[in-house]
Amino acid sequence: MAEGPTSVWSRPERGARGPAPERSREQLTAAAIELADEGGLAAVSMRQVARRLGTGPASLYRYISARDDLLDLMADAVTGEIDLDAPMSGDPVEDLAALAGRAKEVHLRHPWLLDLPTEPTVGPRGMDYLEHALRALEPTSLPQASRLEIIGLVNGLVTLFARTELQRRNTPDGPGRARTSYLATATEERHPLIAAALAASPGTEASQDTHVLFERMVRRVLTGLVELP
Amino acid sequence: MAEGPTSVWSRPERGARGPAPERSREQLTAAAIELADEGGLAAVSMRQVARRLGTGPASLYRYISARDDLLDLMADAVTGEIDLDAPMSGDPVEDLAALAGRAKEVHLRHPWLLDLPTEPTVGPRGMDYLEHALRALEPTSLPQASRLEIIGLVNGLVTLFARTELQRRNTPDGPGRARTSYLATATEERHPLIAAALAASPGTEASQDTHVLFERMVRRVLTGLVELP
DNA sequence: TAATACTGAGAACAGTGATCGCAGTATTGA
DNA sequence: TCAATACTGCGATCACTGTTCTCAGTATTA
Repeated sequence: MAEGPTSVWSRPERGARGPAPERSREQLTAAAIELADEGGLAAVSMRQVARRLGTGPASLYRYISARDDLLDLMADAVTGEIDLDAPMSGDPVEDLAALAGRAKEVHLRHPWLLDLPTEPTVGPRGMDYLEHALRALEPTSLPQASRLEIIGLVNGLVTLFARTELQRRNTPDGPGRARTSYLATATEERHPLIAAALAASPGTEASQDTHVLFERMVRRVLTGLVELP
Repeated sequence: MAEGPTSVWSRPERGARGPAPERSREQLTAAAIELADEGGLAAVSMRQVARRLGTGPASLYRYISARDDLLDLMADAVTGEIDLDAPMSGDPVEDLAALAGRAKEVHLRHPWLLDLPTEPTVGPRGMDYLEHALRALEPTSLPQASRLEIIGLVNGLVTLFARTELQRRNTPDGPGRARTSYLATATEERHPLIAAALAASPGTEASQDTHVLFERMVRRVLTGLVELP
C-alpha cells in the first residue's frame, strides 16, 4: 500500500515497453527554468509548462509524478552550471571560497532558487558538487562527520548573501528611495537607533560591495573551522 | 489608479463608521499560527482560518487585504515571543549572540517561519527586535551603514542553524536510518568522498550538538566583524 | 431622520495540482 | 505471427486555492 517516498532520481525516466515518449525530463526542466527565469517560481505551473511544450497538463505526469519533482530537476540542472573543472589550489579555504563564489553567481542568475521550499533533494549534479567540495576539504584533518556540515554552512552563506545582493539590486538606490515599509514610520521616538542607522545613506564604505564582504566572511568562517579542532 | 503597495501595518485595523467588527487581526493571527504550528504553512488557507473562527473566507478580507498580510502578521507575532527584557552585559558580541540564541528558539518552536517567502515585512515587534539588536551594537564604533547588515547576517545564521537543527530532529537517527535519498545510491564509485563522509555515523564529536556550533559560529563571526574595521 | 460608511457573508470566478479513463502504439513472449 | 502486455498522450474532471462581487444589515455622523 504505502509506496516509499522515492525521489525523481530513483525512478526510471521511461519504461521499455510502449511508444517512445515525445518529450523528455530534460525538456520539461528546460521549459520550467525558462518560465522561472522570466516570471519567478509562481510562473512554473503545470499548465504553463505544458503550454510551452505544446501539450496538456496531464501529459507531464508521464515524466514526473508531482510538481515537486520538477522543482528538484530544476535545482539540479542549474547546479550543473557551477563550473567544477577549475583547477584547485590545494588550499581548502581558498578552494571552497572560490566554489562558493561560483555557486553564488548561479543564485544571482536564477533568483527563484531562493524561493524553493526547504532544500531540494540532491540529484546527480548536486552529488558532483558535493564531491567536489569534499575534495577541497581533503587536505584538512577534519573529522568526516563534520565535513558535510561545513559544506552545508557554506551553502547557507551563499544563499544568505545571494538574497541580500538580490534585494539590494531590486531596491532603487539613492537616499530618496521610497520607503514604503513600516520602517520609515514612527521611528524617531520609540526607535532612535533604527532612525540613526537608516539616516546614514547606504552605499557607504563597508556597505558598498557585498561581494567582498561575502568573500571575507566565507574565508573567515572557513579558516576558523578548518584550523581549529 | 495604482494604489501604492501598502503593508498591513500602515492600514488602519478598522474604520470608525460601521458596526464593531466581530473579530480582530489578533484573532486571525492567532488562529493562523495555531494552524501553522499544527500542519505547516500549507494548512494556513483562508478557508481553514475562517472555519477555525467560525465564519466564511470572504469575511477575512475585512481585516486583511491578502493572505500575505496574514503571513506578515504571523511573523511579527512570533517575533514578539523573543524576550527583549533580559539585561544586557554591555559586550556586543555576547549580547547579540544571546539574542540570536533566543531567536533560534522561536524558529524551532515555529518551523513554518523557515517556509515564509522572502523575508516578511518588518512590523512593530520586528522594529523592537531591531532596535534591541542595534542597542547591543551601540558600544562598538561600527559605521552606521553596516550595523543593519551585521544584524541581517546574524539573522541569516539563525535561520541557517534552525533549518539544520530541524531537519536533524526530523531524521530518525541511528546508523541504519533509511537513506531514501539519491545520496545513498551509486555513491561508492563516482563519489568516494561522499561515501566516506556518510560512512562515519553521525552523532560523533563536533557533529553532535549543533547548538554549541551555532554559538561558536555566531561569536566568531561577530568578533571578526565588530573588532576589525 | 437621512445620508454615509462600514461589516458579514453567500455565491461565484479564475487558476492551481493532480487523477481517471480511454484510445493508440510499441515491445514482448508463445 | 499474433495476442498479451505495458506503456504514452491527453480530454475531462475533481478538489482546492486566493480573491472579488454583491447585497442585506448596522452603527455613526450631519
